Amino acid sequence: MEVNSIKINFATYLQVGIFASSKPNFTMNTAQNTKDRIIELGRNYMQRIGYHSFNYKQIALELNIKNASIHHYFPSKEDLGLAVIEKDRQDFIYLTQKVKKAKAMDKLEALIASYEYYYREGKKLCVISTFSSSYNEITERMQLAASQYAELVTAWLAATLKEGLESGEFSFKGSVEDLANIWMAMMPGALLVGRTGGQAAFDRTINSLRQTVKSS
Amino acid sequence: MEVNSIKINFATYLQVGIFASSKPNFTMNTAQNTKDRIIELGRNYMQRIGYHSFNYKQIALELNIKNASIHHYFPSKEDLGLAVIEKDRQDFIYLTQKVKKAKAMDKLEALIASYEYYYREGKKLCVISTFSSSYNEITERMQLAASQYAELVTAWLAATLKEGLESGEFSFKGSVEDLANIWMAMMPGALLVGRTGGQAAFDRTINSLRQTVKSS
DNA sequence: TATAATCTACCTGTATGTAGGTAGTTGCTT
DNA sequence: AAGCAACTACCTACATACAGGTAGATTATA
Repeated sequence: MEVNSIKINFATYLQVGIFASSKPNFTMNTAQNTKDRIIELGRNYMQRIGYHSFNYKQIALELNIKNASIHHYFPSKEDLGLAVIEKDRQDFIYLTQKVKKAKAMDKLEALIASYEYYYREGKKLCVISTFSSSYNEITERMQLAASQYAELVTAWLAATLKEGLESGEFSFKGSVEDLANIWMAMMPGALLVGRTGGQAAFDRTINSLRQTVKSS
Repeated sequence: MEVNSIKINFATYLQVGIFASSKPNFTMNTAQNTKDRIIELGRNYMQRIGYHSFNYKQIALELNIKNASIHHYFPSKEDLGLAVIEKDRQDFIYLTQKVKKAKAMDKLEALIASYEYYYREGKKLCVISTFSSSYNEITERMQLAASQYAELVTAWLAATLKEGLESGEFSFKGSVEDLANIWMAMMPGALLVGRTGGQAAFDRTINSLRQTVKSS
């Protein structure tokens, strides 16, 4: 009993350590149980090394559980892939709620901050581009989930751009939809460019992106 | 003797078929021997499904040779990866030579044409973004080769943008280097966006990219 | 005691890579 | 020009490693 309670406390301590070094994408880390922790670590690995290069063993080692235990929560890898996409989508929705009353530029900056975080924390890709990169070799359900999530972000971007345009905060030529597309392409593109070109290339690209809403 | 000559003719016939269905990236297909054909098919697969998902067996089947024969030409997968990057770099150089005397916009259109070809032929990524996607799980030599190749393209873009700006063909704000960075991010970004968003999303992104050199 | 969480111990498939061999060609030497 | 060496382009067969996944037992918890 005592041994067990010590074990549990130590595990809890470890979890805190894990959380501290693997911050969430958009929001505070809410992983408390093993299942959430698996999703969190899975997302991390997928963004770093891709859906296919990631494997259960890596997570099992970090959580001090066995491979088979992960299958208990996620019978197939696809299940975990879908859970990661869904978690990221929820976190994105949470972010948009949090900045609902902020200025349009601050909304965009909140999204940019996520991407800057991705880059700094191990040159990660965002979840959408992670699955886009592997698009031709993932199941249809994952393709669909990724596409729907991408559409959600695109719609939010368009709405935010429209808002800033109508309030006079932004000024740009071309349609709101076109600029939303540019952001959708350039944000993951900046992460890719940052991988080969380093921090400076990443920063320049993000700064150029910011300029697109300022009388361009 | 006769049997052999028939065999050879049949093999030659097959090769023609293979070439017809796997066009090159920037230039005419020059693959004549097995080694070049392996590079060509390898590049194709890598752009479609990524460096790690691609495997020797797929090529072996298509070329009607055995797995081990590919190791004869490329002892390790890294060797083939490096050969693919180098081949693509050479093809890019060939493309730039071909359009050396063209107008700046035509130069950019030549590059765009490659990307439209990638998208239409199986939603491929470009070689640089293929290796960027797997950047954290490829060898240092491949990282370096990809980075150097990316730098080459960036420099060519900057030179071309400068050329068009000075001739009055283009008009844009911001520095030539910044716009080169935008192109470097948006072209692969368009391919990623096209995977989740389909042809329309890809086309819109590419069209937006074209607008960046026209009084933006 | 029922259920959840986790374990041990497997199986299957497959990818990279190696060892060693063969048939045919090219090139060198006398 | 004959004969041998060396090379090219493959082959068969195997070694190694590891990933995804399953079955059934065990332990902890409500």
